[in-house]
Amino acid sequence: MSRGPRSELARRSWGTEEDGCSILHVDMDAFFASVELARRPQLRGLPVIVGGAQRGVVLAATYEARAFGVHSAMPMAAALRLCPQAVVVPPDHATYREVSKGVMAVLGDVTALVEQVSVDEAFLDVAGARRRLGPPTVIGEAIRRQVRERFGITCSVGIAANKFVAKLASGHAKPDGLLLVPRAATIDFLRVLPVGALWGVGERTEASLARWGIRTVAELADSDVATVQRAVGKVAGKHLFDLAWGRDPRPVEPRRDEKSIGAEETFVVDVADPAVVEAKALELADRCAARLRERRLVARTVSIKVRTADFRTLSRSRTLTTPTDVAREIYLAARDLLAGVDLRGLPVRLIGVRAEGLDDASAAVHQPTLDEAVDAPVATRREAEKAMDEVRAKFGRAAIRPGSTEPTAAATRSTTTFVPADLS
DNA sequence: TCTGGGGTCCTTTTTCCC
DNA sequence: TCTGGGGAAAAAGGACCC
Repeated sequence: MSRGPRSELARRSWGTEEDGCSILHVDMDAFFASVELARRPQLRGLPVIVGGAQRGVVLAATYEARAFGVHSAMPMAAALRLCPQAVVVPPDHATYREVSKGVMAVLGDVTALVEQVSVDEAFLDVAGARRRLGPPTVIGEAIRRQVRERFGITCSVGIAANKFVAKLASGHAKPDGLLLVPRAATIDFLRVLPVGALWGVGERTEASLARWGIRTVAELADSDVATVQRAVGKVAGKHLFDLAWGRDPRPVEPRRDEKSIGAEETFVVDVADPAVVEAKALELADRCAARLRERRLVARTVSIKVRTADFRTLSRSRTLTTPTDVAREIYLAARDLLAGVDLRGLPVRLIGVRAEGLDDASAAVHQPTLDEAVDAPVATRREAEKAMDEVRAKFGRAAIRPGSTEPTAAATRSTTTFVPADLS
């Protein structure tokens, strides 16, 4: 699932000197597609695409599908035009999370210094595991073997002196390979790459740099910092310049605190009825709040995201007087924010709700507000919602949901009474 | 061609307070 | 009372990643 231009020039051996190369980047090959193939071997050898059927994009594609030009993030309709015979499989995120957990456990047996970057990739710092397990390349091959044997999927491993180069190395090792970039070869390895290979350089930044005549990492490295900064901004400019010279001091960080928790959804057809959008906002607020409680966090700020039919995206946010993990509080803020958005008469394509400014729930002190005189006390709401958490834990997510998101009443009700759905 | 859902981080603008 | 500047925090938007 990794993005980014690779260069055939970089896809070769860069030497065998492992000293000073303790960072591993482990990246699953076409992860979602590989998991589907592992449980449905009859699909092996076929072009398989994992993704949503309606208004979806490609989440993962097997290498057979990629041969037709299909790649991730491509609209499904475009992918099927390129490869009409592709087998389309809907995503099963719960299973991917399970497999991911298993793979991360394998990595955890190597070292405690594992930083999971996403569902399908992680960095390891194996400096301390060397005496016990051998040099990094031996560790990397052991990881690849175990992942293959235990889960029936392949992964690629990049080994280098720092995270950024290790990540590029794994990209060049794909699929099903391992690439070591010795410390001394770092700069030569980087110079042959297009700037788009650098972390943080997407379509826009690439275009900005091109206007200054910078198209390759070598050209970037040979410019002066000030020029790069004029092209892409002060902070990003310095950062890119350092990367071009192979400098990346970021350590492998095993646990990073979450900064926000959100949920968003694209409607199957654009929605003009505000009541339907509000009902969806309630459902999303409910999902956010449940996840906050699960992690014992409270949020200080609520933000919404609205995408209109013309694909314009607007956001609004509000900081609450009291941090919360209660769906109703989040929903009320979201509803207010929603009311303040000028949609220019366009229907809504997507609505999202996000909780930001997270803090430990135990550290938060509840300050009663004026609203509580007329509304149910926040503490009571929290108890009610916690009770729902328990019902869901026993009977599944669908067992209970906020009143106004009942399918049959979606457009008409705006209460937030929580009613049990069918428990049978 | 028609663009998901989960996030992080940065920049610019606005607001608020001293 | 008016004006202004500076700085912090909040809000909005956007680029980017997988």
